[in-house]
Amino acid sequence: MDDIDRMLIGLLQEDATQSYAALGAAVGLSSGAAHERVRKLRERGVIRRTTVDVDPVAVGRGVLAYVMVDGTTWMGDTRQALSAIPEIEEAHVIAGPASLLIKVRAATTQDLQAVLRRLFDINGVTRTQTIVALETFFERPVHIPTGP
Amino acid sequence: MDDIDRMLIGLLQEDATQSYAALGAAVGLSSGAAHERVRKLRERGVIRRTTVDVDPVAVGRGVLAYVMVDGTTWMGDTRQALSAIPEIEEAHVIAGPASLLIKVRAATTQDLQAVLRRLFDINGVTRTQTIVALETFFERPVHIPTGP
DNA sequence: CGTGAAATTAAGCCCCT
DNA sequence: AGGGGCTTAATTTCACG
Repeated sequence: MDDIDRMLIGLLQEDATQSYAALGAAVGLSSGAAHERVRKLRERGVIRRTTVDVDPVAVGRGVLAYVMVDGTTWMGDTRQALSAIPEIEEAHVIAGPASLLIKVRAATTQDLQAVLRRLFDINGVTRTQTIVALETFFERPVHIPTGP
Repeated sequence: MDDIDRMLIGLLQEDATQSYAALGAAVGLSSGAAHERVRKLRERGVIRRTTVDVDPVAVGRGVLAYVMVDGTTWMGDTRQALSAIPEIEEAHVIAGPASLLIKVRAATTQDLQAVLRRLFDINGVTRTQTIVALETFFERPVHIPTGP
């Protein structure tokens, strides 16, 4: 994992449709060498997958909220219970004023309310605090640090 | 934007490297028709870009935190000031117990501390509350609702 | 559907150890 | 000597009009 690998990752984050020839030219390598490096980055799991970035509003998920969830003991299947709610995009165990933090994208505020109700159906959940996003300044990929 | 479009988006989210022939086969269309639909989805901005999903730990961003930022009046350049901090992955204006919510990925807790210091250098910032993620259950793309 | 570009694999070279 | 990484080149697949 050297600087060239990091550059390749950065370039792919910006546009994963470009050819290996273009990638190679950008980092001073041949098409074949660039291809091989990217293949290894995928193999090692540094690059998890190639995907598309979708506009949430265009697919009917215009309401963004973060919900802090308080609870007692989590059952082993808490993760699955959260995962089963499609509006939940992220779920983290946190240190701080609650037990879990989840990111929710809902169609409407009514849909958000439905998600909150489903949360209370999960065993152990006692309270939720919801933070609604009014405006998103930016959402961007993980920044790749440059240097040794 | 019909169910086939939504299916195509879902398939591309899972794996954007597959061929249009494979995409077409999965939704019951010819390669050319699938290609044309995806082209239009890109054109309309439903698909914003094709990118790679990177393991944060592998690129030296193993510490995840959310920071709620309190402040007085935001200067017009608050967005730029936040954007200039590479560790910040998201920034939202929120309704709730603070003014802004930002998502931070740092190399170490010391790096996180450095980010917090930089936040206080932004004009108007009066207080921060940091929530550190101990474990991430999942982080996944926007779910595409099926049906009309 | 054909044409041309790009992915992918293979073969050989160089450098560094 | 050996191995990793590069270039070049050949083959096949796919994008795209």
